[in-house]
Amino acid sequence: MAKKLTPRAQDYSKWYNELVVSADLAETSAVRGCMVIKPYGYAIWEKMQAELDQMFKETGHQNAYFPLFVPKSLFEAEEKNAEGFAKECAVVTHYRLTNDPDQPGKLQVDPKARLEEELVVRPTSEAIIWNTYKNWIQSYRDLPILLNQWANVVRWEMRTRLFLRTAEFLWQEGHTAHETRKEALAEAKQMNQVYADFVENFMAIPVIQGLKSASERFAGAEETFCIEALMQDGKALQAGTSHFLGQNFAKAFDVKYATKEGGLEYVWATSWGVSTRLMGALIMTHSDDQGLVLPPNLAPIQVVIVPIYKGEEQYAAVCAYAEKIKAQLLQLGLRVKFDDRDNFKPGFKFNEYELKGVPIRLAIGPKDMEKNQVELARRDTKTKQFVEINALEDLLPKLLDEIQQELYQKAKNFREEHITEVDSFDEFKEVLKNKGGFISAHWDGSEETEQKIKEQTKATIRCIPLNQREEAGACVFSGKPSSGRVLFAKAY
RNA sequence: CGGGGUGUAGCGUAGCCCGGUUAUCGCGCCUGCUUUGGGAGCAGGAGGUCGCAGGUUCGAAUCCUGCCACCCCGACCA
Repeated sequence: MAKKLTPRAQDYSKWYNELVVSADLAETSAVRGCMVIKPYGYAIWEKMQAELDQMFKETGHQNAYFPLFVPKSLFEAEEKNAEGFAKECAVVTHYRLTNDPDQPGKLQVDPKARLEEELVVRPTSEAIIWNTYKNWIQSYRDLPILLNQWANVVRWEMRTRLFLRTAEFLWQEGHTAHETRKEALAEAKQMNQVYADFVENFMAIPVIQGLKSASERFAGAEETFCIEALMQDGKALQAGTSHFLGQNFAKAFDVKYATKEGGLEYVWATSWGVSTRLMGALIMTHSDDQGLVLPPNLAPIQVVIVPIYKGEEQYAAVCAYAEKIKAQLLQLGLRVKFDDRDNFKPGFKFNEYELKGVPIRLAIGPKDMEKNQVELARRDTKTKQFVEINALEDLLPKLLDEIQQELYQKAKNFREEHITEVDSFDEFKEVLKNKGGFISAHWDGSEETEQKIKEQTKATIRCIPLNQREEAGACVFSGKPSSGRVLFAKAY
């Protein structure tokens, strides 16, 4: 049930967790590091899925599904990928339980039921998919393969956090195979652009598109494109990645195709994914101390109608009136809820829907009925106004659109205010400590420098922006020459 | 895995240092009445292996030992 939030800026983590729980999105599960996504939270995820899925289809992709289990021998085939994920793999070693002879009523893992080969629970599906693609690809006529899978994956992280880093999470992973390097690279860039469009237009979260530095790159990729978002507490969040895998997986799984000219070539690959982590981004970007703030595109309920009345007679009259308005708004394609529960007072409901981030609230009482009006309240600005019933049909769609735009603009303004150019390491540390956000600074391109900065400040290179300006400068740490600025930040 | 902290009703907690009636309070839940334009009021009621196991003691939520779980900070990561 809704409870008052007591957020404090310095206690952001608590604010976030309370927000998630009290807005009824998700809760910690009895299973270590896992989460239960509640219906209201899942409805948001479904909206995201639907939109993304459509965008994937529009760019020529199809959905498919591959197994949850990856035989260890397949998993280890691409060395770098295996090495990168080895430390966080859940592994199935047995296939049966049996009664425990020492403890009646208890079960034990049957020692006789050990698998000959262990099965890795997928932390990502490149291995199992490329092992399958091997059988699907013989000729250039079989290419490209443009597939996406909606799935759950498991990464046994040491520390977990609702939505941002759970042991099991939901995501989509695209896996494509192409004839040429150029084509695959274009695909990786394209999908990063799709992600950027989705997150900005649909979730109202501004992102910076960029390239990962070598050390932050996906294990097994030649190049990792990413979208980076900035949260309200000044920390960055990687919101999605798209990888150009080169021929690494094709070579590991021996996937070659006959070219038109009669040659035999390794296939070029990409993979790309976004996860339920995006919901964490949503919460941390828009929400305030009163609770969740949802962009209208994602809100499971866009408009909630709260009746106000005294006694049964008024209740019946207001309900009839409200139902009519609800029907009208449903006709417009809006997601509307009329909350006719009689066991909660209006004030309680107001707070509840604010906590849940419903963009628009309409309150209707006897006084409004007399005047043919409703009281309209905006969740994002907390402003109220009276609106003629007849004007609702025109107003609401426009207003929802306006809220969507304004949420984006507000987040973008915040983001712009929190990109700071610095030219000395002292300044770097000062900004990081007192202001947070992205720091735009020159970097000499070496992993060593990157590592030292990380050790001393906990800030990492979030990305090398795709729109990086050419600008001669000196590395903020080593003083060595640099040709452009990269973005540093503390990250989730 | 290192450092710190916490486990008491569905949730949040007091009590623990200094052992002693029937384990505190709030929220929520149930029943009834009154309420309903910003988180309702009153009355009555239900709900507990005090994380688990052992030990000390006439007596343990309280002291001791071991274990488990969770949270925070590191290392790791989307």
